[in-house]
Amino acid sequence: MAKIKRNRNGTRKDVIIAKAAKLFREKGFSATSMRDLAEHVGVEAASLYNHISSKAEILQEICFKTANNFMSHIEEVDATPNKTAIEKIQAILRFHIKQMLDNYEEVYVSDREWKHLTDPYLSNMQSQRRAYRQRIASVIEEGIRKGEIKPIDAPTAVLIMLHAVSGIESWHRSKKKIPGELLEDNMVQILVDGLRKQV
Amino acid sequence: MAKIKRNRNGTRKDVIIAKAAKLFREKGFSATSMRDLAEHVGVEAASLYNHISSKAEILQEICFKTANNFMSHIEEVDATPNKTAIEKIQAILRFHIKQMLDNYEEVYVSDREWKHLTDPYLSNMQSQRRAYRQRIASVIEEGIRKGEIKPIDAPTAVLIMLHAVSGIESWHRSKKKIPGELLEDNMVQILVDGLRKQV
DNA sequence: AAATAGCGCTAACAATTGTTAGTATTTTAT
DNA sequence: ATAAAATACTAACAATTGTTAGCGCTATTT
Repeated sequence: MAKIKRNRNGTRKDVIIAKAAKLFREKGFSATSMRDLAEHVGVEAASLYNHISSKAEILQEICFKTANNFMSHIEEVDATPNKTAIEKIQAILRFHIKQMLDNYEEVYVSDREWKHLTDPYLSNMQSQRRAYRQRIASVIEEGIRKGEIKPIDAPTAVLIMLHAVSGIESWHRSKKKIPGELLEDNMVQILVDGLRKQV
Repeated sequence: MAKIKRNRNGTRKDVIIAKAAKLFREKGFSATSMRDLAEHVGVEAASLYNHISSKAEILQEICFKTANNFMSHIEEVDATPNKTAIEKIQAILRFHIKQMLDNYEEVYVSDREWKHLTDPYLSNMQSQRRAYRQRIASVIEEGIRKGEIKPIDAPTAVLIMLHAVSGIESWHRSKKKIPGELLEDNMVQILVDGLRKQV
């Protein structure tokens, strides 16, 4: 069998991970076998192990790459001066939506399949997710204090935001897609107008 | 080993399905083995087959019971006269939240694991889910026509609503839970105020 | 009391799982 | 051209998978 074709700027490991992300999204981590993955990569199962050390490692790479991605972004947003809480929330929301549109497979997988990580990665991911939600909640609470946002329960608002965005998977599968920008505007409008205090 | 203890008004099959729902939620359908399930039921794996015919059947029962539950409710809501679109949306939302709180395991599982159904159940479930979303979208479009709801993309709104509600899983796991009613009010407020036209 | 049905057990099955060892082949570096 | 490094292959492994067969105990019905 021929070698794994790698694109420019990408290792063969990257190819494997990308294919794995697609399969993990479609069938779930547990229901995806290494022989399954190998077939889609165009190689025998054993050959995969020249590039990765285990099935678990693939999930780890997907999850932590994505998590770090989101974490760096929120740190950046939070550090930007002269931004209202509403603006910060909008920036976070738009980033989530954009990530979901651009890196669909990996974002989706890391959101739904991280439970199949094993310790110590599992605990690590759990606290990373907790910390991330906490940061958003803090922005919302800041907005409430400043009178920009209605006095609602901040964790509930975070929960709604994050899960609403993850719903883009349905949109992705939908036949009659609306354009990406329109989707983004609609989501931000619906969610943020629910947050904004009505004066 | 002793027999499976069944509660009043419940068959032994019901006990198995309830335990399975819990495990399917925690570990996913594929990652849950029949021996795993048997252990939690307090019986050997083979004994399960005196009550169910296959692992697949368990998932089918969970998914279709839940789906029918939601479908009957929306039909009921839709048939109620003298209800504004906003009121209908609120009723649907509150029902979802209540179901999520009362039948957590089964609702969660049927939402996240239905992909592991096999045909013909898979196709059946797919069209049932599509039909359900379509009904909600129709209510929203009705609301838009009547001027109750902002002119947003109805499928997007449905997507946000349904996924926001499914986020209650996070709440379920949360240490510092706010009371169920408060959660419900917060969610409905945030989501519906985002929908309601500002006059 | 006898017959029947319900339900548990052990043992086993074929298939599939992730992974390793050892070897051959192809690419890269010298 | 030769040596070295990558990377593919085949074959096999032990463990786990869902499920069935067959047997025996126990509760229910006759």
